[in-house]
Amino acid sequence: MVKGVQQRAVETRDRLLAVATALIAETGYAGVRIDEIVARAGMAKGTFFAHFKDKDGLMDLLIAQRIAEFLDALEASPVPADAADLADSMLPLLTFMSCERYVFDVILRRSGAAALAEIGPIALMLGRHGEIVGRWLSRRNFRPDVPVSIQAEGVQAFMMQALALHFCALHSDIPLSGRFRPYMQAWLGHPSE
Amino acid sequence: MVKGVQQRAVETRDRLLAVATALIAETGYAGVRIDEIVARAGMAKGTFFAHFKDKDGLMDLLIAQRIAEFLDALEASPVPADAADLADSMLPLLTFMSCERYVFDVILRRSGAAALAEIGPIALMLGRHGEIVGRWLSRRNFRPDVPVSIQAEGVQAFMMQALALHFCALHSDIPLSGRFRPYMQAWLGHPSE
DNA sequence: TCCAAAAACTGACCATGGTCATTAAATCAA
DNA sequence: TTGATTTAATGACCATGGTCAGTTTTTGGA
Repeated sequence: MVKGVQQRAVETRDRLLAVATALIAETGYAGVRIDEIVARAGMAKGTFFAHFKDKDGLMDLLIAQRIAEFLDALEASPVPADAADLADSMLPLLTFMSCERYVFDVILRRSGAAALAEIGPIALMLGRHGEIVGRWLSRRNFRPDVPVSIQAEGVQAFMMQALALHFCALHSDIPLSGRFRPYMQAWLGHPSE
Repeated sequence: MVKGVQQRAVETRDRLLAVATALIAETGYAGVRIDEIVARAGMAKGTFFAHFKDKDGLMDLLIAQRIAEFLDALEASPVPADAADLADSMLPLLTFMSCERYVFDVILRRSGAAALAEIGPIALMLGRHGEIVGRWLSRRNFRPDVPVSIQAEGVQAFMMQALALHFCALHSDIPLSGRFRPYMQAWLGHPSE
């Protein structure tokens, strides 16, 4: 049976993704080498770059897939009752983002682009995250004196800071929650108490 | 005349730094190639790596030098009167950090280490920045309901977010100040107005 | 002055991400 | 069926960061 030309390309791409996923399980995101991917897939190196712009282009996709799962869970969960609750709901995603320094790097490096057409999967995911948090804050507004959009981006600012501290910190025994919750609470918590 | 052995090493290192500085002026931080540095310095490649751990190790130093200049200016300036004033005082440093994506990457990548002995120059600079801001906030406490240390780290969180937005943003025409001031004001501003 | 140890330097070599001219396969119109 | 055209795949090759066993220079003591 002769495969359609498009079908052939789809299968090649899927195989590269599958092999890469398996390799990530073995060696982590950073440890994956393109030479190893194409060797296991039985392809030439050039084929990889015909399907993905570069190594990060692949990681982009695979990381965005994982993030999407966390966002699905977030969207399905109830509106948080207070700032601490909101902070806790971010922890699964935050924990994934902290699983490897390389993952954090890719998220930062690839999280946006100049033209709309170039928006990467990760940027879309983070945009969706902002929308979910914004929707929550609209329904349960902790700080009426601050615009909801700024509150929502503030949540992301502290997530980013928690990650930066996690990877750059002198005390790596501090849990992520300890680097995130207090700021979130001070930010959205009870400003006039 | 015979040079002292240490003197010889110091001269080699200084020459590498000087050549690198000149190259940065020509091609930017990211465009500097190690092969070019050692070629212009008339040295072997191995010599470079005898003096610096890796390429980022060099950039670490040169970027930290620039940051130190901004912190000197910050330390010499008066305690800001309000949150907007505080935000504005951060702009020169923020602008330098945003001069090149690579600079931001190096700052993130190298801004800390597991062991005290490995603390890089940039980590020290950012630590000093936190101290300066903390000192300001101790003298002019905008939000008594939030611990000063958390206020100070909050300032850094929003600087980091402004940088991330700057490099990842869809609208690159937004000035850095517009990505920083509103958050700073909402954060430290007038929470109970 | 001479020599062994320490410090500095060398450059061939490696690892890995990425390119591109070429070849093979699939498609479609005549 | 066939030949031109488009799409997919190839792999030799390149760029650049980084390594390390070996060489040269400096030092300090006998």
